[in-house]
Amino acid sequence: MIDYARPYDQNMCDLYLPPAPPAPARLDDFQVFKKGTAYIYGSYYSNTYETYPEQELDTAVYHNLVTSREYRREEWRYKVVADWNEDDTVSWIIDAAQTVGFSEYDVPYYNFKVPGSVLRMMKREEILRNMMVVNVDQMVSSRLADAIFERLQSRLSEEQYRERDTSVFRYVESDPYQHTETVQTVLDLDSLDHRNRLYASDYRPNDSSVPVPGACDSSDDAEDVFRSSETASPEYYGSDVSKSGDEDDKRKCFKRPPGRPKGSGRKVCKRPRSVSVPEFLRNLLLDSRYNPSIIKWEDRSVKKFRFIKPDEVAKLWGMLKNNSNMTFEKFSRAMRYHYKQSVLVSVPTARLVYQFGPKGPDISTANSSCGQTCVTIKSETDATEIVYS
DNA sequence: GATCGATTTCCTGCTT
DNA sequence: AAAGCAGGAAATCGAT
Repeated sequence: MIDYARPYDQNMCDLYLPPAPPAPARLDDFQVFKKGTAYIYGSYYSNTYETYPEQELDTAVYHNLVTSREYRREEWRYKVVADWNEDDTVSWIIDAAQTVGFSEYDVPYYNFKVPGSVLRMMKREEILRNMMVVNVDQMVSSRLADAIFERLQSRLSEEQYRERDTSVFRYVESDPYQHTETVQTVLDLDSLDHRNRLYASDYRPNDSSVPVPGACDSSDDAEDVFRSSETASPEYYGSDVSKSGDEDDKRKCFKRPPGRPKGSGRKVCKRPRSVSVPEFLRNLLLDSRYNPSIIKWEDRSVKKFRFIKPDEVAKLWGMLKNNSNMTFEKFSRAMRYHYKQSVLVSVPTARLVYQFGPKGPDISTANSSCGQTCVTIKSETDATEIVYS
């Protein structure tokens, strides 16, 4: 049974990954879209479907797919919130999210690149709004936003407390790279008790930088007693690799056994647990950044929808699952598995048109009575109202 | 460690 | 012919 309120558990994988290059600033920078699919689809679909202006997809959607490792600085610890720059704010948010048990992938840090002076004035609703992104379970985002807001208020309260007790505390505003030892000395002098008391909101007992062995270890792919390494290799079966004549011959000689080749595709790494396929589709459909540019309602009253750019939807899904090999063919197979439980139903004769079934995610219509665009999303096990401005 | 659900991967055959 | 659809088979992975 699908649990649409399934929590988005913390993904520890990232802790063991090597440093990644800086996050691309624009969607164009992502490899998956470098093949010019938008142009190709634009011309292809213009013959079949009504066309929409090419919309710049919001990079925030990819926030959890793009590294946030560049925001691992600690300067914010030694400044008051008002003195934080954008990087400090993001570093703090990522740290705070992890400290309260969320994954950094849950944080749309793109939406929080603001100076501390702006952050400290943010209301709970504003933080919630910035936290809402399509690829993270809304319940998780909601809880995370609450936690971040509480933590921020706690930090601000502590700062006020410190201001009153200037003999106890003074922020170190020096360059941490030049004066690391000084900073450390100050913290040592503060003592653990002091940190527990005065840094309560940001105190982290466990050092996450300590590597834990075993994770992201793909060495178990080395041995395959069922298939030869040759036939099991992704290069042999992979669709991305052009096939030479030799490879065609190999295909004739080695019939691939049914099933998923061991060690094929992406490197084995802890997959972030996120939304289910139907929920992912619903979220896209409820987001104006994707509806109608890549997916749209065909008949909303019966929850029927159409893929405008199926490959891009599949790529989004693949990025959500850390799987660069995702295709619409595979994605649609995952969708078809939901026919059995009537979460999705097929729409015969129509191509690229699907429909949520009676057991599909519940989608309420937008509430037109409120001044802004209100979208109420109810999961099967819980109900949450999310307001998009 | 066993089991389960939800995929993921690849396949064959069919339809549009 | 190409793309999409349907569904079988088996592997994988996270959760319990």
